[in-house]
Amino acid sequence: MRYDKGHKDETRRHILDVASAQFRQSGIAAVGLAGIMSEAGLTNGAFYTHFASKEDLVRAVLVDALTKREERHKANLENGVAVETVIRDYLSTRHRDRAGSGCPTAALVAEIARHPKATRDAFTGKISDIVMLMAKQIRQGTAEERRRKAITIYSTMVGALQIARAVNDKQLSDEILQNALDAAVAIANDG
Amino acid sequence: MRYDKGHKDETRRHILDVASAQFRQSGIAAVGLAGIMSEAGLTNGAFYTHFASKEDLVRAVLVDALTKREERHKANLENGVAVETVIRDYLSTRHRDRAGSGCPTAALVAEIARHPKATRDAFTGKISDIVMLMAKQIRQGTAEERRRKAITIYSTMVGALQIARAVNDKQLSDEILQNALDAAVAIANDG
DNA sequence: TGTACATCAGTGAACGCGCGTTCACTGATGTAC
DNA sequence: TGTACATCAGTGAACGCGCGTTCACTGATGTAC
Repeated sequence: MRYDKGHKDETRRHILDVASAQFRQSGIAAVGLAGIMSEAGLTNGAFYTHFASKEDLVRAVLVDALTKREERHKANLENGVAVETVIRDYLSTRHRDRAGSGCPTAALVAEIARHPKATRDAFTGKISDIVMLMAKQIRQGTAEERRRKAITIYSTMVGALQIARAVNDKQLSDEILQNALDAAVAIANDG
Repeated sequence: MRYDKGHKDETRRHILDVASAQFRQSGIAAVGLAGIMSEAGLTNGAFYTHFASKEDLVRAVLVDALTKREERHKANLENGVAVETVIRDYLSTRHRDRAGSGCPTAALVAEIARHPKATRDAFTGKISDIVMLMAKQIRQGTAEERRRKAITIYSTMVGALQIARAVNDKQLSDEILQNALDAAVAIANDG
């Protein structure tokens, strides 16, 4: 073969990274394969050497981006990072202003709800895992209570981040992040 | 004129209603003007008698759908409806399963964040109004505290509804709605 | 060692299709004289 | 009252464009004998 061993895997990973950022920044429907491939430094046709279809790419991006998030949660848990720190990072102006490298759920959840079963299955599995990891990270309450708290905190973070991104008034946007942050931390530490 | 007085207004309203439902059901980018016009019983060309562009329609739909929501909040406030009732309706399986007639924020907020300034301005104004109305509806706390609660409750509701819609597991989806509901009600009544 | 063939990631042009938008036209009614 | 013209919501075909996808081809390397 004229390419290094592992070259194809690297190319696939590169396309995945480019697509992942573009999808989160602009939405799945608004992003075209041509734009992804050209940013990846390849021509249109090469796409199908790596993925069966756009939907196949969407699924791969989703699993990849959510798996990275999951691994971060795992590392946080192992290193004893407080859930408060996770909430603070999530509801930061930095995260709000950098959707392309941010949480795939906040960026894509409404679109995912309209995608085929296989795509939603992949999402469901990862969300379950992330909720479980967040529950373990919470210190107050029974296992059942911690799970409930994790679900509420995650919902609040996803909703607040999205509204803060859509709102066209810096003061209101900051206020939304701050209030959701305080409330989420209070829920985590309550009881 | 060969049409009744007010006919054009009625047609415009009909296009608006059809578009509003389709956008919320399928997303803005995924819906085409041809599909809207044919469901409205008209041909493509007639669209531009009523709207300047797709973006103009998007803005009109957003303002219309959010104004209707706002008016419902106003009526609730005047009739002394408890905020708990609003939360219960919002986080119901019925609302989850009928996105087309549901909350435009939950359906479209991520897409709105990527639309032009004028569209985001319209959204921002309406969100401010709705938050203020919800704050007035909350009985516990100072004005400042009630505003904070309203922002948190709204964020939680929007996030939870979206995740419940995307998740492909009825049990988990119901659990998300229920937990967010309990938490939102607790925030409203707390203090 | 030299030659013929196989492999395969990537190229680049082309496919049909639906998109948002434009525009010449229709035809029922209103107005002017 | 009758005729000529103006109005205007809606028609329907066409526009250029970018979409996802296909496919014959390239060319550097590996393998067989």
